[in-house]
Amino acid sequence: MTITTQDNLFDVLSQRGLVSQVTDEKISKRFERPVTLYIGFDPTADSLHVGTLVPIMVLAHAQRCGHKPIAVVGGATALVGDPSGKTESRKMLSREDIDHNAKYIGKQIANIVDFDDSPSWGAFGGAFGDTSGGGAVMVNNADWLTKLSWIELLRDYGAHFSVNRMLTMDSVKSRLDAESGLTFLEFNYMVMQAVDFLHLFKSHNCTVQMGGQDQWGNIVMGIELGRRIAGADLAGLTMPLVTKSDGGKFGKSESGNIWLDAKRTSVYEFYQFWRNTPDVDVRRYLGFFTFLPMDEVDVLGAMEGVDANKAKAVLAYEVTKLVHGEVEADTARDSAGKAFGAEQDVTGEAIPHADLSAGELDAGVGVIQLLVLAGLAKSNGEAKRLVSGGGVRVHDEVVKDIGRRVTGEDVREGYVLIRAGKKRLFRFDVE
RNA sequence: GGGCGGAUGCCAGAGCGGCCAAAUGGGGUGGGCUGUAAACCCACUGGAGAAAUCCUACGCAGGUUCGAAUCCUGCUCCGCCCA
Repeated sequence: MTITTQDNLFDVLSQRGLVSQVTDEKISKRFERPVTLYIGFDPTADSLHVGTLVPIMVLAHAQRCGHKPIAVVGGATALVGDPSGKTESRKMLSREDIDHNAKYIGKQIANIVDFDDSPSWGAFGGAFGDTSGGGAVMVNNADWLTKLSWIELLRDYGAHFSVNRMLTMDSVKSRLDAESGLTFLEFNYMVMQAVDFLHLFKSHNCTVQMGGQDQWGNIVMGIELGRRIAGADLAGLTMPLVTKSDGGKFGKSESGNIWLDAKRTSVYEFYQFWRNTPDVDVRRYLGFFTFLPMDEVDVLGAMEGVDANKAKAVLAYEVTKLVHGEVEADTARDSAGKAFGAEQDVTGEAIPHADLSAGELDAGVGVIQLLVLAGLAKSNGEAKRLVSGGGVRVHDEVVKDIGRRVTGEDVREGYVLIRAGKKRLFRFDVE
């Protein structure tokens, strides 16, 4: 795989299906020279999830094309909270929480994007050649937004925001007739973001903002503000929102988000998430979430029938490697392969497991209890339903009785394997 | 400040005094078919319990009633309209 820094970012992104809209049809012209560009990240948790992988990839592509990426942590936004969610408003976070979250998020981004202050982390080693000047930086918008006073805001920027204009934004329009309405706070998000863009233009000569398609309006406001106040020639580009072809939410299951943090989502589970991608989405995901050259993506994406599984394995491996590193990816791939292949070897470290004392087994432990213990079911009730539905196996024996107890006799080669469905499994190592 | 309408499970959305742990759809989980796919078919989808049953739940707090998600009062939040 060669990285040609001469590649035009716009071409790279569009080939990968990562461009939804641009504010400037000739945006590729801008990318002929190194530019500084930014994407915002929400610091409401101390880990990103697979959905936020897209913007990270975009930053990385930008860097590879010779541009300087800025990751903006939306600390100010998080300080203010966001009541748009109906039942549960986005939590208002303290400055400490945000800093904490930003630190971890930064580390995750740094696995994929090269930061100035952590040159040794470069995920691609010397692949870039000289990246001086192209190192990414991370900033927190709370640093400037919290210092801005109300009067200052009105005086310096107020006149440059046309409410009429803002009302024409789709994001606003849709909310105006929606049942939930739109609060002044939410209405101000685009103002904050516009000020961000202007600030970054002034402080970093940042001229391009990127973001999800839902950020379109906010990006446009920033461009307009920049032009009015600083005479800046700014531009924006949005990425499509990642969807599942069947309409389900991407990156979510009942067990929750698929996180980038191994403590929240095990590497094995992470790998399996990608391995289970529906056929029709494989090609798209390969473009979005891997750095594989497009000709390779084309080949893999064209695989049909049983072969599609090969493409999925590549997808899973590549993404896992990107996020968790090669060693972890190897382990996850091997374990998954063995667990589902002919070998049925589930002894690997990557397979979710825990220790169980022989003493406990002497008395016998209920399968229901084990299922909950293993996290395969969230409650006894759910575990019982699983058993009743015929979805639980101890090793290869289907459990028919919810009263089934697991005893020392169930131990094979030092472990007891519990399966929930075809894809989820948990190993209890007996000491 | 006034008038009207609304707040239901993960989401959307019925219910409008007992038959309601609450229709239906989506999502999710499990089973079947497969390829660790999709589509499709079936089942399940608050918690505890082996079960009987108990507990928690229909914005919050009270009240009426043998009995309330459903009626009344106050409060909170939201939408629309008037000022």
